[in-house]
Amino acid sequence: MPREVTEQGEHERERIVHEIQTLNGSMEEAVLTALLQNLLSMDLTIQQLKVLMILVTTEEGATGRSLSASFGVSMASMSGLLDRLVGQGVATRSTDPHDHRVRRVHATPLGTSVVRRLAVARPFRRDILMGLRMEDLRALEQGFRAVSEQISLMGERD
Amino acid sequence: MPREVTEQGEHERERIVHEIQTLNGSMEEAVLTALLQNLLSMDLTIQQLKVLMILVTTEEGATGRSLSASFGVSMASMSGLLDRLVGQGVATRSTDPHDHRVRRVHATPLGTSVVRRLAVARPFRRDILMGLRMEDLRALEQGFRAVSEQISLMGERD
DNA sequence: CCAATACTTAGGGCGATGCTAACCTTTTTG
DNA sequence: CAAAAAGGTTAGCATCGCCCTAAGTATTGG
Repeated sequence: MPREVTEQGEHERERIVHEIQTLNGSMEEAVLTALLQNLLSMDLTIQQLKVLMILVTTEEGATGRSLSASFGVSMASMSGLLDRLVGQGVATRSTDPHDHRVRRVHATPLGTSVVRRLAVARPFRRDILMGLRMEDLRALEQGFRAVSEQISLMGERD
Repeated sequence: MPREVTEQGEHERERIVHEIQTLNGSMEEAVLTALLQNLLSMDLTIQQLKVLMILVTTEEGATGRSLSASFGVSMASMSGLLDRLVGQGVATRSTDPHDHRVRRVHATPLGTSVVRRLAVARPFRRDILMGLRMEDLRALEQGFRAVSEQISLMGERD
């Protein structure tokens, strides 16, 4: 690859990346408003939300031991917190088939939906997308597909 | 515009919109993980976060009266809550120049950044964008620009 | 000047979170 | 197989944030 072309390409890339991030930032207010609406309608404490988010992303079910360890609190505290999550209908406890001392804690469908509402990138709502010109829509699809692939390539680290 | 072309276009549109939303959804786990990281590093209660989000989006500074009204709590409660926000360095109080009874409450730069970190649509991070092929990057830019315009057209309702 | 307004402070109730200690059940180990 | 270890729950207690009412202070406006 000729050097000149590469350098020129990198300049162009920098410009576009910057542009996309600026655009992304300008959508922020809409995103913030939606996030606020979701938070306002929720009745969970921050700690409960944190634990619930872990439950949602833990397919096999988290254990009380692992949760208390990763949050740096006693088993007793975590037990009480889980009681409250179960009481609100966003989590369930079941006995681990391989070790009857262990309880596996899962998010319920309700719990999953509560958390997902917070996480979805909201600018790309159906009604907004439906209003786009076809060529813009196709371009967006191509871009999304590429970002999606890139994320799986990169192992999703932060 | 010929009817046949329109109908065909609408089918295509439906397909692409659905595809984009699916892709968007599949990025959800990465989004959730990032959101969780941000929440974990924060030390605000849900109520404090809600109020802080309002402060961040209120350019002129909110008043205690308006905040207590919109949250349905007494002035006294809001006063205490604001004390805690100020104590954490995420908000400031100043006297309204036009009415010395009124305090204008603003988010500090720290408070703004705390909230913004929660709201930014996280899949479009610089490192991910920098790894895309130029044609995908250009397509994404076009799509973003279109969505951004569409959002301002539509008044950002949810 | 006096009522209304904006806010703060004081005192008290309630719920969530945290702890330790004691206990039960199940698994592992010597 | 008995004893130790491990996972979890319960009880009792402390702390903190949030919420209230009541009683202030300061400022505004009729």
